[in-house]
Amino acid sequence: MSEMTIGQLAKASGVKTDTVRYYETLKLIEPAGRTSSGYRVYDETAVDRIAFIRRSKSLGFKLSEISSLLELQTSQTASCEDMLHRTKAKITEAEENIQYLKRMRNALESLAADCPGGTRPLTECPILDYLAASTKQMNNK
Amino acid sequence: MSEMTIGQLAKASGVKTDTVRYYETLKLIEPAGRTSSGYRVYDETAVDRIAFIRRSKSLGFKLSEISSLLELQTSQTASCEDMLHRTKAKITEAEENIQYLKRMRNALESLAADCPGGTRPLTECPILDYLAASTKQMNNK
DNA sequence: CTTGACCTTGGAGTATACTCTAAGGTGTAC
DNA sequence: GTACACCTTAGAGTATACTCCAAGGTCAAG
Repeated sequence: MSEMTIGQLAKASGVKTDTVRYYETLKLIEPAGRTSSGYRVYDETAVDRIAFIRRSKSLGFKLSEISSLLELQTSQTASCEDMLHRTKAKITEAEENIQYLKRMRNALESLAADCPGGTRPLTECPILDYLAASTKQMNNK
Repeated sequence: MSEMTIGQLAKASGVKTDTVRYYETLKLIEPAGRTSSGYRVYDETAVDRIAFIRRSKSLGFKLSEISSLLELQTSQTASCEDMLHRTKAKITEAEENIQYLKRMRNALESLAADCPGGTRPLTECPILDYLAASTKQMNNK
């Protein structure tokens, strides 16, 4: 199956036809040609292309970045360094998000630890107390 | 300053007037009343309300969840358990996101570790190799 | 009485990645 | 020759949280 319709490409790639067309609007992929009736025709390299996009996405690259990655791939002048640089930047980004989420989780956990739960009325709930703490008169326990 | 305009509330709360109006469309806050000319009038409890929203947001609650939190606050029947439950669910959510990001970061780091960088041509870049690996004929090094 | 800061509304724009709909043409099997 | 699956386009909708814009009314100072 070296020539395919958009539906066959989509099935082979695990995405929807809509998604393929959407990627086309972003210039991430282009059909090899069209049939006389206007149907898009893809060759097997299109499957690889979608796979590239999916792998990049799973590493946290957004579509606009993937677009740049694809350009890099066909660039004559690009070096390993360019790719490494993008990878490191993405690592930093992930790391920052992890730290951010950890701070959040820790704050939530310390609130949860203070809360007895059960049928206690909310008026005595330390979590809600924290959220509702008045700026002028803190009810510091 | 027990009575304020939207601009004064915004300044006191550290948000924009647009944001206050936006929160109003989501029923997160309502002005205490209106002047004869139609200006929104807020009292000091509005400042606390925005503070509540901001604290909740910093813990990772989205506005729709904060809406529910605010209802909880005024509920007669709600108990500590309800608040604790939401808190624990949010902890789980944060934890899942952390794990997801860690997997991503680890994958990126192992790719980066394999890449020599420098002016090597991209045709020999292991990161790009991984991304572009053909589904049918993997070039497994 | 005019300037400038502030207020009003409704609606559009931003960013991200799709996803769906409508209205209609195409291709193939029976 | 008629179902039925599949294709086309343009455009709207989804989710999230704002943010900005236009056109116009209001308020306080000097």
